[in-house]
Amino acid sequence: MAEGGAPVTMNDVARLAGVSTATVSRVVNGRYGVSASTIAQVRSAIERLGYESSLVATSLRRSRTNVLGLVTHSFQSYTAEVLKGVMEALRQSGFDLIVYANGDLYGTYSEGWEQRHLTRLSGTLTDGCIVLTPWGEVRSSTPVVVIDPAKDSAAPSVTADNLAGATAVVEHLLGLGHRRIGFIAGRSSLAAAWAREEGYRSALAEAGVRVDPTLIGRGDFNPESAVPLARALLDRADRPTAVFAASDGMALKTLEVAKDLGIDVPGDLSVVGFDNIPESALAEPALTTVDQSMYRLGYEAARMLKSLVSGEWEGPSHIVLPTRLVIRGSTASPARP
Amino acid sequence: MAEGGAPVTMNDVARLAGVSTATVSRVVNGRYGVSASTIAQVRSAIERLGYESSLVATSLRRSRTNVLGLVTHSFQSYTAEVLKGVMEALRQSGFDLIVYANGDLYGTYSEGWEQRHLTRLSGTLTDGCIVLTPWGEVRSSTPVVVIDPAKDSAAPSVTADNLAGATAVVEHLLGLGHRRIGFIAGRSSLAAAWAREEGYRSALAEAGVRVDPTLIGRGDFNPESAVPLARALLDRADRPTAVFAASDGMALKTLEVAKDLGIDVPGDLSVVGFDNIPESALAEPALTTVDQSMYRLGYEAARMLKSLVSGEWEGPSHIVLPTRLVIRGSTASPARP
DNA sequence: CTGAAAGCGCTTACAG
DNA sequence: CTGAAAGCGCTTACAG
Repeated sequence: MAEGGAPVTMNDVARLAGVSTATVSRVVNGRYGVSASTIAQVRSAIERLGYESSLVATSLRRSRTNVLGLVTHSFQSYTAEVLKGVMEALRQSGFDLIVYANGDLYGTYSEGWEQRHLTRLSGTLTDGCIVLTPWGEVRSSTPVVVIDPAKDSAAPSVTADNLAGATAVVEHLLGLGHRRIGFIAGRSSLAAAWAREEGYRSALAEAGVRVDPTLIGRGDFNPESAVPLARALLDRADRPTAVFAASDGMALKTLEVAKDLGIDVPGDLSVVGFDNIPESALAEPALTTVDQSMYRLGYEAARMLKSLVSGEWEGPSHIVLPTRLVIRGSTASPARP
Repeated sequence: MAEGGAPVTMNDVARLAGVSTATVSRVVNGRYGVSASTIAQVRSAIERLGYESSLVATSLRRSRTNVLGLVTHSFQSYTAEVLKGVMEALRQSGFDLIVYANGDLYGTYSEGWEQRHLTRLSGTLTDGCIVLTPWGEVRSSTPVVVIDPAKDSAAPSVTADNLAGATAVVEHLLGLGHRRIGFIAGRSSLAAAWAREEGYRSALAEAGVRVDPTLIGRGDFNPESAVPLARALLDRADRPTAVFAASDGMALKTLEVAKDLGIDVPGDLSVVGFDNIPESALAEPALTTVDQSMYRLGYEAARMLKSLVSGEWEGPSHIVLPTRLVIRGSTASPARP
């Protein structure tokens, strides 16, 4: 690394080329009305100094930056999947991507992070933003697309068909013969958590199975939150024969709790998750879950944001993507008593 | 989303609070020398307007932003692992993270992307940057740490012990009885590619096995680049009994080619990769590979960058992290002819 | 075809 | 304790 001292500014280039910064700016941005010889001089000065325009200064002055933002509070496996989809959609679109993450990995991040980051970026840096699983409603002076929005959020959003996914899970368990099915819910401020619980309740009701409130634990999607809930569910004499956790992270913890208690999965207990994170396929036994293609969520959100920024979006402002039940080794018929 | 019109500026706050922007700035940044009543007025105006300072404007004016950057050209699985490690190291450090990625997913990205992005960010936005697998040497006016540097790069870097990892692979294969071992190399501009090939060569030499140049294919780490190379290697009558590919992506493609050709792995052919990406454990058969903990690479790079930015780094400027051979189902003793 | 000047939203000496 | 002014690195009317 050449410890380059101060960065090279447009002023340095102007001085070396013997022109004004206005002219350098014109050359850098390919504007018309600069003589060929001046262009050559400026180009050579730029080359010699290794000049590159400052993203910050440019974006402060210009309205359009051709940079899209994505705001997240952490990098989990699903974040990576989302990012892959976003990048694919942005490929050769002329947009670069900036991901902004705050210094807190999980758990203790302050409420409202999404709004703070969004505002700080969208002032001038980005032309629009994707926000991943915010706590609440978001507002912005530039277009926003939310992936996995808060309950009752009006912002344009992309989300999986959580209701259908959860319904499929419960129907799968019912089909195997389960009747006492526990549920570990996610953070209720998220629309996804609400829809998954609704799917659980309605599928049971549909089958004429009474919803037993004592079989529902209130988690928050954080894997750790599931530990005491799973323990409470599995410790009781009349424990459920199956547990449906509203996320894979919580389901995997449930698997651990079952192991601790000496309960065999799937022999004595079926466990199902939601998300289909890579770890789920590797679990022992492999986890039955619902795939919601985070990749596609990212892809569609970026596609929508691009159009929104260009002012040419025609579609609906809430996109719902299909989910798919993935049956693996953690579910089986309940043991006959 | 409240379509907020123009973003709220410090000027708006100043006007509403009936003070100058200088005073607002002092309140926002918690500087001393503002009367309690003024603070209260400004705070209430901020609250009322939902003001958040512009990252861009602040960073243009200030020397320090408490934002660290990471420059990458794509999001692959390993990128996500690196990011997790980086975030863990930055946790509660007071630094936020900005990841900058250009709009090209793989393959066709223009050479020199890393330098362009680095310069654009480090002018003022970030206090320092991590650069992921650059094509060449990088220079910057602020501290830089390179993960997986280019060959002969002098910049501070964090890298896996590729030499030891590759050596372990070849020793494993030799131990199984293999003597004709093919190699699919990575992009030679990267130090990692060079070291992996060196490990391959020296381990063979060490065991008194002649290095057959026709058994070496020149890939570039891009999975697709391995397809014709693997085919050439496996199509010949005197094909190798084992192939060591310098990345998991290329090894997985080799597995596919073998399948196409009706060659049984590991019965007729052993295949080994390098990286240990999640997909490798899921392959059929599961891939023997070298784990280089991208998580730790990210963690250590961020730790180093933090200290470098604070001017308190004492350690070596090139960190080499241990690798670990992971033996799975894709390797076995060669069939006796 | 080119430059001087204003201004994007902030922060920071400098006065008062 | 507070404000007017300069300036961070750019871009864009406005003159010439």
